Amino acid sequence: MGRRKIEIEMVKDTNARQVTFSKRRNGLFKKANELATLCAAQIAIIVFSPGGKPFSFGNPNVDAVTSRFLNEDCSIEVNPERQVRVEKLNEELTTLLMQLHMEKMRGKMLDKTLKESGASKNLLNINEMSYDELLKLKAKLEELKKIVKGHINEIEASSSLLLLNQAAPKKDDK
Amino acid sequence: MGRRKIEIEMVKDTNARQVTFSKRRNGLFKKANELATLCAAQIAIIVFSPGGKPFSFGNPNVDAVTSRFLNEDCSIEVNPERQVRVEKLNEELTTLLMQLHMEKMRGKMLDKTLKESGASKNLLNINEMSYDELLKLKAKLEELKKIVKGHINEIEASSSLLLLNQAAPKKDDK
DNA sequence: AACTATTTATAAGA
DNA sequence: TTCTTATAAATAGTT
Repeated sequence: MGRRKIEIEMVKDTNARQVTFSKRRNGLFKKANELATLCAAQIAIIVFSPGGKPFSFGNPNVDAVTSRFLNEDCSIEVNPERQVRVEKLNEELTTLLMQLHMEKMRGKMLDKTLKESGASKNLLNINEMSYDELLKLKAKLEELKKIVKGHINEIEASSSLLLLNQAAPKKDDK
Repeated sequence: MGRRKIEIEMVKDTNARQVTFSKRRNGLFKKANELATLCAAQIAIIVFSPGGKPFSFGNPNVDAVTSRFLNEDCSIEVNPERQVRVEKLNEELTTLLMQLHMEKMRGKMLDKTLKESGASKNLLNINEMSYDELLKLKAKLEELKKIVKGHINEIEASSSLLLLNQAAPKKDDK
């Protein structure tokens, strides 16, 4: 993103970190504003700087968005359905982990194949075969990604935020 | 930003607006994740799509940040144990998504490499190797399965209990 | 705070 | 929807 590409890992130098924070916070808020304007979307952002200082952005404002989020959350029925959701999520996670591992193994195998193929000269259109397999795997990963993403939103929106509701009972005087 | 410069004003076409929203929401969340990682900053984002559907991003998670923000006004404390559990679950999900993304990228690169090498020459008897690798893979999967099961059970137990715990005292309907 | 060389995000198009 | 591609925008390192 600039003169050089950087790894996305914590900037160690305190001063540089503060500079990066300021620049990127501005960029983030600008993007948020564009999103809100372009899409008529409500949005709230809360950030704590490395120094612990809070910054926020909100359209129309932070409270309106968070309240709406909380209220929707509270209106969801609380019953065993939730438990089922979590169990399903965990099933997905299991599958996902398996798939991930398989994908990694396949990657290793492909690496090996590629290396050794340089030395030998033989038959078999393993290329197409592998390619085909890769396409299928890729499709599966896409699918899983969607499922998991959906679950994350669900969990965040409905489950976790119950904590917040407990933390701020004042807003829940219905 | 892209093929053309656009004015930052509401996109009128409903369909285009939805597409723009999805793309930019992803971009925004990515930027937020980078900010959090680079600067060791806590951040929470809540967005409502033009269709009114809620999406959120949080590092370490939405409610931790929002609570912290709210607590600056009203010093109410959240049960730390519960918070930690939810954070851990969320961490798992985030990590998995990241890994997925990385593996997907890797898959793409392998696709390309395979295509290129296929154009230049034929390959190796992959069959024996594949069989051998498959056996190893199977063993590894068995191993992984055990690990994951233990892990999942842990998450499931804590999150389910968490949800049930919260469900109970909330039972006095509004 | 400004300045750029680069990288990244993304609007259109397929 | 997802992928590509041409271009606009963001930003890392510098001044």
